Amino acid sequence: MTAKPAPEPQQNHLLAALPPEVQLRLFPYLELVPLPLRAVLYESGTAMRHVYFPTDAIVSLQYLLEDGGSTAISVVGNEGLLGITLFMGGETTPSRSLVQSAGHAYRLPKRRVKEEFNRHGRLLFLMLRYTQALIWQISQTAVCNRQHSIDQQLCRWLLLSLDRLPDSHLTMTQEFISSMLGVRREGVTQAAKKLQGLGVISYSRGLINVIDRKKLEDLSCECYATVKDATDVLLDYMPQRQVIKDVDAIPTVELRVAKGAKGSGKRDSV
Amino acid sequence: MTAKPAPEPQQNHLLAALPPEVQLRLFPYLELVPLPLRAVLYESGTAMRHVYFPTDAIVSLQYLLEDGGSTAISVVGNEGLLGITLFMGGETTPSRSLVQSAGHAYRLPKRRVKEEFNRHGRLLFLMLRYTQALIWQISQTAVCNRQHSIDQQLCRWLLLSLDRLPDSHLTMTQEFISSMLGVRREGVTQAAKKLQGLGVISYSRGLINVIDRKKLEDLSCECYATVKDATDVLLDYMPQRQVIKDVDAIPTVELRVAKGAKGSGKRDSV
DNA sequence: TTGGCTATGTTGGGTGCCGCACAGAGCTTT
DNA sequence: AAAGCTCTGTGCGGCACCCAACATAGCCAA
Repeated sequence: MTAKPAPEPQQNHLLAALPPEVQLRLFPYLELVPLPLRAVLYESGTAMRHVYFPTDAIVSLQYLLEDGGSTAISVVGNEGLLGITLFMGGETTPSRSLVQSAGHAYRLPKRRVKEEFNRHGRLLFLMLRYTQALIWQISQTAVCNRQHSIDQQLCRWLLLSLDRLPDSHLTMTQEFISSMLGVRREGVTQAAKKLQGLGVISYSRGLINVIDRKKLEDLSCECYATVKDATDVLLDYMPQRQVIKDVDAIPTVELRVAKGAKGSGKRDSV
Repeated sequence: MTAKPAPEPQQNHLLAALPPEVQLRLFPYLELVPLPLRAVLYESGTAMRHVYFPTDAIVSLQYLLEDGGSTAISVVGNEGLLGITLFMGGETTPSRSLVQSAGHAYRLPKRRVKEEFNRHGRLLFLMLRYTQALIWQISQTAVCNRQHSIDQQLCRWLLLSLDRLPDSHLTMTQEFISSMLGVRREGVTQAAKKLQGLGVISYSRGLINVIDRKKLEDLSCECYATVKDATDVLLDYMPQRQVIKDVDAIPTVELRVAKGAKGSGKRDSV
């Protein structure tokens, strides 16, 4: 392997979407931190001191129960940020932020977040919109947990991770996946074996290789596509189709909803 | 029954928590709307034109799936508001707002919400904090859906509704509850019968009377109490205990975190 | 090579929930 | 009173998933 260059802040979509003057103001305060596998950014219930913008890491929000059970409620990569409570209010979250794929993040101290919040500028706009996307994902997870099979949910999970990685190699054991989906490891084994039998993935000892992404999408429940589409719309800063006439609507905040940027369309999916 | 007086805006906790000058500015634009049982405030995916502040109604956020399945992801009463996407960004939500207990709400037109948002004042602060509480509730629902039995979830659901009602009489059929929990009606029948056998509730044809609230709480999973505690902390505008030294933390926005109001402690739970 | 560790595969039995089909029971309408 | 509707109760077969226990297979270290 060649030595990798240090990641740029712009690898995070939110940071990249900031106007140049905001970048100039903020970037000096960004601190690059490595996020090793299994690192915990915040333990649930503890105070947060930074907002994290992943560049090439994937972090899961994992909700822990008193009896030791756990379930992941969302996945965050370079499309988002961690630590929304720092600008939403409250100071803690119910969930634990667990690094599921090693990499890096830039982090911004609480104080700077607060300052930017009070400026009421583009970063606030972006953070709120991302939060909206996050709510969407968590909601969909709630429904998915109720309605869909382990097989489907495994597909969804793999796709969520895949979208946030540069290649199609996932580093996670079945044991780990089971703790994310909140099911037994044996259940994941069964589901994974099916997928391997169908030629969709191959895996061995914590390394999963996705061979046929298309088929994976077909086997997944609607939850993956729904969230992806919604997130794309929200984070491409495009108004929803059916209310396009209401473009001038909400957070006016420096609003210049990108009509021109419309051609960019949906983000490439991996 | 005596004729009920029209509800006051202050019956909604968020509106009540606004400083007098903000109330003076906003209340003229509030419109009282009756919310009959089963009314739909927003269909999923449609544009919103108002933010709703319930006074004595209960509204559920119900998530619909392509195959007709559905699951409720949260319950909103006079502690909250509906239409968070109007200030978060985006314009639509994935969920449908369904009136689960008839009553009223005050609503504020999109334009006024936007104005208040740009003022960056107390209402924004409150709306964001409530959103944070909502995220907590949705997250807990996601975990609960995965981990807990129908029996436990029925208890949780009844308690969530109870907290938002003036008395202990719920108007909802088992059929309705099943569509909220995303389970079969028969499953609810079984669970409800158990509760009735234990003397916790009595019911008949869409009328449920909670006899022993304490026992209901005991039979519920932790999810109810967790969310309630978190919401109380968030919406009483008190910092979390363990980070009390960081009071000056976040949304400075007119921040005057109620150290003095500390004595009020937790909100009475019905 | 041997043993230890981690990851995956397999089993057998149990259960919670589903799907369906239908039966009774309480209001309402005429 | 009879019909009609809504709400609730019940029984049966089936399956997905759980629980516990154990078997194998790849990797590593001594």
